[in-house]
Formats: sequence, structure tokens, C-alpha cells
Amino acid sequence: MSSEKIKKAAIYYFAINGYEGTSLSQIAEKVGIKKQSIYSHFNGKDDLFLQVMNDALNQEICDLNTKIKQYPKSLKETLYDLLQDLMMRYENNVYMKFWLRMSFYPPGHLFDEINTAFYQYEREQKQLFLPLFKSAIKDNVLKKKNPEHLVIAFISLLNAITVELVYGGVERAKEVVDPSWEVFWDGIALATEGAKE
Amino acid sequence: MSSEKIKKAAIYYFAINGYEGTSLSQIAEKVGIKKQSIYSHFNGKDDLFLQVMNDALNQEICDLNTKIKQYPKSLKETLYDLLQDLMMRYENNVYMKFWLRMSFYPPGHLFDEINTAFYQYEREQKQLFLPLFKSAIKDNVLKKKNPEHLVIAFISLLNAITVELVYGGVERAKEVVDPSWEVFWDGIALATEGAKE
DNA sequence: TTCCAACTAACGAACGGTCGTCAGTTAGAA
DNA sequence: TTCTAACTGACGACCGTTCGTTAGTTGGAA
Repeated sequence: MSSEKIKKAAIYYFAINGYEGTSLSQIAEKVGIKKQSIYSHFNGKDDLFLQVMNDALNQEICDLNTKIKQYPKSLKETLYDLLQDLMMRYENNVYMKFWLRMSFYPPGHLFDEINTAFYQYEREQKQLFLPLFKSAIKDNVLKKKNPEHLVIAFISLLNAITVELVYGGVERAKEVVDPSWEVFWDGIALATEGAKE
Repeated sequence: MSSEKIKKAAIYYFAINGYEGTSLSQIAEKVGIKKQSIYSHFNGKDDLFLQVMNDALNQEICDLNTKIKQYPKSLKETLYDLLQDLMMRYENNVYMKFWLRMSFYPPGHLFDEINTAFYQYEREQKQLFLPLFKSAIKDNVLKKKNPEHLVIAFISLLNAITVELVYGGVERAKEVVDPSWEVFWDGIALATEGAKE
């Protein structure tokens, strides 16, 4: 299907050049058609953008779901795996790059639509993380803290790694993830063996 | 001076709409002149942008310096104040908003220039933070950790708060800063009073 | 003090491009 | 025949940029 190819090209350029930095002719050229032909599939640039954004939203939510649901591991392993997964996805998943850029700096005239989608994603994210921490608190492996606050702190850690991914890709994020993770885990976990090494 | 007014208008629009999303006529209109008149002061859009970027870089480095040098407080107070300061600056300081956006998503054809400036800022940042942690380690208030890693972890915390500032401004960052800070501090400090509260 | 030259900062007009978009057409498949 | 997806051609708008001009100012020299 040709409209899929168009969306694929669109998401690629939107992700690396932003909305204003991407032209329809650029997209069309990548597909191998003329820019006017895009109007056989979409009502215009905004329509194309919003459809692509919706795909990216669903993709991100879906990814997050399958990722978490399949984890019968310990909290520590689960969270650390989520960090690693974030880094892997950033390199390979163009949806995520797109999603990131647009949630950071949406084009002004589509702010409302993007913001609505963004809050939907965020609600989903928090609802998925919360049970993990709640059950860990029950199991008595964490310092006694508000589980909502723990979710916030973990999302902050994810955001910090995300920033490093944007700044310098995976190589750079790798230098940051372990020091930050160690501080985070020491900050939430009950000390079981004293200050380690 | 009129070229200062141009730069002020430019940084404002660059910060909120990005490089591609900002036109010279927009800038000129805000100043109250025609876009052609900008060429009496700058060689073109790129020149204007790079001059503005240089101003922002110097401003940021200067801010950082004066902020840290004036702190004879404890590490805990100093770091927490830096977090609070970050949030205050984001609202009032257009240089910072500009700097942030351009370090996240620079216009492609100016990537090299921006990247060079960015690394200069980052080096400065690390050199300023490192002594704080080193002396705190000597004073024996921290878990024994690599001071470079502590700097990385703290910058991660700053980045996380920055993301929240970009997402939803100060109100939103305020909801995140305390939970994240608490986890961070518990993660690096020696427990002096057991699990608190 | 007057005069002229140089400089400055703004201007209108126009340039070649590219933008997103629309209308009408054509070729092939159902 | 109807429908679809591509095409050609053209539209007005705006982009960054260049040019030549026009005021207003400044600094000496006469």
C-alpha cells in the first residue's frame, strides 16, 4: 500500500527535521512519486502529520504494554531492563524518535492535538508502572516511600536517559545509564548489604 | 542599539518556534522594521542565528559560574538550590529556552557550529560540579562512589527536570523535582538517620 | 560657520525558489 | 463503466536575499 510508504517517509523526515523542516516534496521524493500525489491519500500536510502521530502514539503504547506485561522478574531487573530497552528502541524505532521530538517541540498550530495525545500516553505509562512499585513495597524491598513518587522518580530517570539519547545517541546514553541507575536504585531500595563496594 | 533589538526578537522566536519555524519578516515585524533592514546589521539568517547562539552560550556559562561560585553552603543545599534555580531560570530566561531547544534539535546545516558550542558548555558544567562532589567525599558525607559518576548522576537529574520544564513549565516540574531529588539524595548520601520518616 | 564626503540605517522593489494546495487529466484495474 | 492512484500544470503566498535609493548623521577641511 502506497499510503503506508508515504507515512513511513513522513515519519522519518518529521523525526529528524521536525514539522517545519520537512516538505511534502521531500517526502514524495523518498517514496518515488510527485508531491501532489500525496493528496490522493491525505488531505494535506497536517492530516498526514496527525495520522502519523496517531500511529506513533499507538505504537508507543503498544510497545510499553507488551514490554511490561511480559516481566515476571524482580523490580530491579524489570526497571533496569526498561532502561536498556529504551536505549535499544531509540536507535531502531523511528516512531519513538518522532514521538519524542513532537512531544518536546510540537508545531504551534497543532499544539492541542499533540498535547492531548501526549497526556494519553503519559497516563498509560503511569498506570503501567504503578503496580510494579506497589507490589515491591508489599514485598518490603523498598524504602518506605509514596509509590506515586517512585513512579515519578523512575520516569525522571527515563527522561534523563532520553535526553542523553537525543544529545548523543546510544553510545553517549550508555555512559550515563549505569551511574544514574545506581544512584536511583540506592535511593529507593532498602540497603541489604550495606554500602556496596 | 537596533541590532540588539533584532537579536532579542530573534532569540524569542527561535526559542519558541525553532530555526525553520522562524522567518526574518516575523523578527523584523516585532522590532518594527522591514526584513530587508536586518541585512544592515547581519549577513543573513544564519549569521543572526549564530551570533544569538554565541550570546546564549556566554550567558549560560556566565550564569552557571556566578551561581556556583557564590555557594559556601553544604553540598545538599547547593545541589538543591541549583535545581530550584534551574526552574526559575527557565521561566524568565529566554537565553536558556533558546539554548535548550537548539542543543536538543539543532538545524541540520549548522550542526557543527552548535555542537562545538554545546560541548564547550558541557565541559564547563562538569568542571564546575566536580569539585563540589570531591570535597563532599572528603568530608565523608557521601557513599563511596566515583565523583565523576556522581556528576553524571546529578546532571541526569538536571536533565530530567529540564524535560519536565519543556513538557509543562514550572508547575509541572515542581511536582517532579522533590520526589526525584529525594531519591537522588538518598542514593548518594550516607544514611545518617536510617530510612527517614 | 559652511560645505562636502563618508558612513549609517532604514527603505521599496524585485529576484529566484520553494512552499502547500487545488484542478483537471490519464492509465490501468475491478 | 466506475474507481483509484498516479500524473501535469498552475496557483498565490511566503521564503531568504540582493540591489539601489534615501534620508540622517558625523567629521574634517575650507
